[in-house]
Amino acid sequence: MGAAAQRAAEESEEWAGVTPDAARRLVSAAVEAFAERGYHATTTRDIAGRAGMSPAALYIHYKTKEELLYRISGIGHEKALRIISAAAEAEGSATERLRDAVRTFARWHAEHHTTARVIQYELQALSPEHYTEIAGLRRRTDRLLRQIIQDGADSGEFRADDVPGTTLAVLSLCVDVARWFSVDGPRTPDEVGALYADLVLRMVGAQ
Amino acid sequence: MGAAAQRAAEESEEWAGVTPDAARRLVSAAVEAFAERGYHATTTRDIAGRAGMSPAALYIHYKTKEELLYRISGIGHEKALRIISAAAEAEGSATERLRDAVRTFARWHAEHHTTARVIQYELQALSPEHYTEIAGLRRRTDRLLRQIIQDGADSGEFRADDVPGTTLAVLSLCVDVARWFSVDGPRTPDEVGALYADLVLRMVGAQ
DNA sequence: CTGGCTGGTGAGCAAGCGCTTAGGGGCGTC
DNA sequence: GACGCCCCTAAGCGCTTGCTCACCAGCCAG
Repeated sequence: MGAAAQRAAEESEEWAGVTPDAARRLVSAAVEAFAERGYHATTTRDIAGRAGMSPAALYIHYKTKEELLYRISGIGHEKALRIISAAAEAEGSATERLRDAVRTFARWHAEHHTTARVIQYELQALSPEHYTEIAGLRRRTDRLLRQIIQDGADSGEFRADDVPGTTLAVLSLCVDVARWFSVDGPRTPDEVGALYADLVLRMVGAQ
Repeated sequence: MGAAAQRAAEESEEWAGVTPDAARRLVSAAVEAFAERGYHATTTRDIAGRAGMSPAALYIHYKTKEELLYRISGIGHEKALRIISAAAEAEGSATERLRDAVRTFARWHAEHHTTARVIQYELQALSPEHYTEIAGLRRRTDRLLRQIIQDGADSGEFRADDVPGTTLAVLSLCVDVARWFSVDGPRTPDEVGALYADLVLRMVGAQ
């Protein structure tokens, strides 16, 4: 299976963990709608319509519209955490791990920019309890990336005077890909990942 | 007048161009509300309430809620354009101009993070005609920054293989400050500006 | 054939939305 | 003191919203 075909399969399986089929179709429809118009501008009628059901059917699978957002946000953040985690725990120098982390993280934000847009820009629409839970996942992501940069600073691979600040900037750069990325744009997700990995390595004074 | 006092004055004068007083109070209230909750989650009753008026009073000064957003977006984007413009047209090397551009642009996004949040993240709530107009201002900002980076690449000051890509990343980095910046955070707007200017200069391979 | 379980529908409710309208108080002008 | 003008309010209209409820088709087990 080629890289493109493999990613196409991942795309269609993005919500594979959500069952039954109707619940998955609703999640998929909601992500599209939320990404396009925003959470508050999306109606439950719109989501149900995109999933090919009546408005009432949504409430068989989810108690509220916010629960749908929470499920999307949870799955999305766990995926993002797993991406950074894989890079952070791999063998190799801090430079190699940082390159891998930024390349895969930025690429994911480009490839899954609809999902990413929802999880990054609709956090405030979550209930306070759900927000707190999601914030925990975000903190873990942040810590993993900071550790890579700290390792590089300690080993002398990087020139990073302000490790927390640099971490913030790197994370911010990757996250914001979700805002501007367009499939009609000149760059593929792979190219975005490669470009951003290069820019970040220069930013930390590696190479 | 010290730098802090001067910026405090600028803050209170951010909407000085909006008259009469009631219209200015409405703009100011709307920015707060839009930044806090988002455009669609904000009600005209909330805006009017924050401005100390009845809901109906809003419609004496603005035809619709969208027109309020449009006024905010227009004024904000013009200010952002003027900041980049001042840096781009100053005397000095590409390195000096880029440092100044990033420092002032990032600092503005931190200092005026409420306004910045509205103009950067509520674009899709504008009417198509208004969006087109604002998009023009955004393109001019982008062009000015790209020209600085291009100048540095041409003169050999920068090592920028992909000028449009690097421009995108720099702009993205500064814009995203509006998303994460908090007055309760550890960094002042000045510090954010200084940090980001350093990081960007490394990113383009200057110094 | 029957009965319950799963996953769906059509209709509609209460609340809240953007926005309008009729009317009024305070002001300077003559 | 009457007038017009500007700025405002109380009330409410028409509509859409998130969500509910009574009901039902298909399907598999006994």
